[in-house]
Amino acid sequence: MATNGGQAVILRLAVPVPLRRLFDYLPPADTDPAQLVPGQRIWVPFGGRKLVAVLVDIVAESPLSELKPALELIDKRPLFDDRSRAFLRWAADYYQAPAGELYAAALPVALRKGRPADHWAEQWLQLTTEGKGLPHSALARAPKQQALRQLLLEHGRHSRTRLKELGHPTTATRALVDRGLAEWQSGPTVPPPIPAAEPAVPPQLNEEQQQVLAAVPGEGFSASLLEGTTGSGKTEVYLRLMQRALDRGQQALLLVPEIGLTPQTLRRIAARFPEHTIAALHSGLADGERARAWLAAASGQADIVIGTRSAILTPLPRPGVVLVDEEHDASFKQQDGVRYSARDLAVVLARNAGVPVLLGSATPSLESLHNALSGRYQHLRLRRRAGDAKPPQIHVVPTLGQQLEEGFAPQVLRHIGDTLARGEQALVFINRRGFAPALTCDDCGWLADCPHCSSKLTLHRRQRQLRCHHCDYRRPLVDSCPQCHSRSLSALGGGTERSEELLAGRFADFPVIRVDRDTTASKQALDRLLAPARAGEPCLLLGTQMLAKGHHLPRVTLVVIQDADGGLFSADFRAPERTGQLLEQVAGRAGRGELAGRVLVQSRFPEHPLLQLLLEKGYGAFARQLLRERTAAQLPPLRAMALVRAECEEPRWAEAFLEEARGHLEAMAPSSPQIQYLGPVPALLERKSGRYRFYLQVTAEQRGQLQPLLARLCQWAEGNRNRRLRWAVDMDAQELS
DNA sequence: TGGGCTAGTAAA
DNA sequence: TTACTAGCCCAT
Repeated sequence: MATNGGQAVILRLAVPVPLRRLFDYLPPADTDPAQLVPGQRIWVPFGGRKLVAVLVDIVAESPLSELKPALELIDKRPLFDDRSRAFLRWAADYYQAPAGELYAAALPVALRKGRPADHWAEQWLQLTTEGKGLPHSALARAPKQQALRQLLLEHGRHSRTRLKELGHPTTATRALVDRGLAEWQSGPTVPPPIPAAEPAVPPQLNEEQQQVLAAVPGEGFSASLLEGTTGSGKTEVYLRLMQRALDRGQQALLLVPEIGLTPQTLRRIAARFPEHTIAALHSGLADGERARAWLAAASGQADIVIGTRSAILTPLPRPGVVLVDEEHDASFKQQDGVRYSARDLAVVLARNAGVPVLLGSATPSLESLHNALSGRYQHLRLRRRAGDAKPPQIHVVPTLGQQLEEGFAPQVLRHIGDTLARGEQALVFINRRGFAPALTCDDCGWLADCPHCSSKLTLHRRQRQLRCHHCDYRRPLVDSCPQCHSRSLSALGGGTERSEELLAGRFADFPVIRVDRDTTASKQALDRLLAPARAGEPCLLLGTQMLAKGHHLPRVTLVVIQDADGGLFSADFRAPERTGQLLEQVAGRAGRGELAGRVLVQSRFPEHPLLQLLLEKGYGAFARQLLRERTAAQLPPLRAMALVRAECEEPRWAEAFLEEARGHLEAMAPSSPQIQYLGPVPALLERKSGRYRFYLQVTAEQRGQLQPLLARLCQWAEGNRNRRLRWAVDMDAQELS
């Protein structure tokens, strides 16, 4: 048995399997126990397999008598420091997730597969003692070498990547190395380079921005919500807070929504901090690039870390500030696997590290707004638009009883035409892609529905296909009814493709640019599509919510929302909140430059009180009203909520499982004002990909009351023997669908 | 008799 | 989750 100072050495490991426990192993046969440090990866035999586990603890005793030895230590230095491991353990407990799965989620794919970290080690050039001591005149006849030596003398070692960026010829480096004046050394990983940009000078802050910055304490934990109108300069506040952390030699972490991490954003930040190393973590990276960015962040080599949801799980050795942009965005909540909220974890991380966290949005989530209004978070506001931009005028266009043309009221089309004629740009928002959301037979009433989901197939006319947007089932378009063979089929409702057809015909003199998932297969495609709009040419943009987020298009003066009603009558209690956020974000696209903006909102129910409130008083008043309604209905964020989900091809099994789960929960904590149960009820999309889905809703006055209950429930559920049935606990669930 | 299937169980 | 085993059916 391996010992260290006479004590047995037993490794407690997080193994990537869906089991909520840790596993004990003996150290690998040929490994000196002194080399073992928590946070390292290690190969282990597991069942008949070989897996990459993470060492979380070294203990002297195990409840098991027979332990297998681990196979091989992968890392010399730990990838996860103490704070990161404590954070991941907290998250695993809070979200009822297996520790192994959380570590797997935290690691980039290449490292998850066991690739050694030094595979991405960077070569660093540094002067030798001889090189440092050289008299200045020695390289007089080799100016390139002289310049290189001067750089290394003044700023220390440089990575190969950076030297290339700075334009030092490889001949000069080779010459210095050959003369023994400099040497290459293997060192920390460097992130993939960010596209270069001209260094930018920070703009003047307006008074509001200065007040906001003054209100965020420089050190110690503090949580703030920054509620700032579109175009009010939130990004500048983020940049200043990043600067503060960098000035102290700390790292800045910025979380952005999935579609928010555009090359523009990166370039803007790179332009602002040319002296600092930036690691960008997002899904667009190849495995190797992602590993490099992650290692640069985790080693402390990167000063700035920008990333989407999973970036919150990256260990940072010296965090200084945590920023969450568009904090209301749904992409911060993972919808499968470990169902964590990166926004909520950002606050936990900041608290653990004792640093400030700032959540920013023009349309804050009700969760954050509640925390701000109740004093848990500091509430900061930016009400003025930067520069001279004025808030857009908003008009409702009632559509009931109107003669519509493919879903557009005549005066709306007239306004679009006028806008284009003036040489300005118009943006039409339609939250549905494809040609039409349903296809039906006029003679027998047949509807094309998905064979795997409880949903209708969407007609994509260009591709001559019927597609399910929930499971991606596709079939060729039929020209006659499969039931009665009638050739009279109608497309019901409209989507982006249908509107594009109408608008392209109507405004043939102008480019009509459709932006949705079907036209933007890649990130570059979006940039390419938007190029004419950025250039300022008159054009008509139409698309889904992809158009709503973040793009700065100063020549857009008219925004049309084709149908505002969608989210007002949904069974999901969060639907009005999401609709309000979306409408406000879309409307915010109007009039961002010097030109005044106008927003036309088509609705069948112009009298709807929530819609009225949103359009007349804005999102702030709307959200506060929703919060009052949530209070009255005892719904989140006033109560903590978790869902126990189950899905199965056989609906009765899923329902029975949840009935039993409810029984167990009620035996531990009977229904009371503190703990309440609802269900099992079918999910809003009851059948998806061939499985029937149900959930059981548990709410509590305090989130802490849920944890012990759910932990016991998971213990019971892990004993579930039905392999066809899938179950999950979704803490702070965001979707009832 | 053995190949191929399913259901059940263990994983340190 | 994966990997294995025991038990079963049925074709050879």
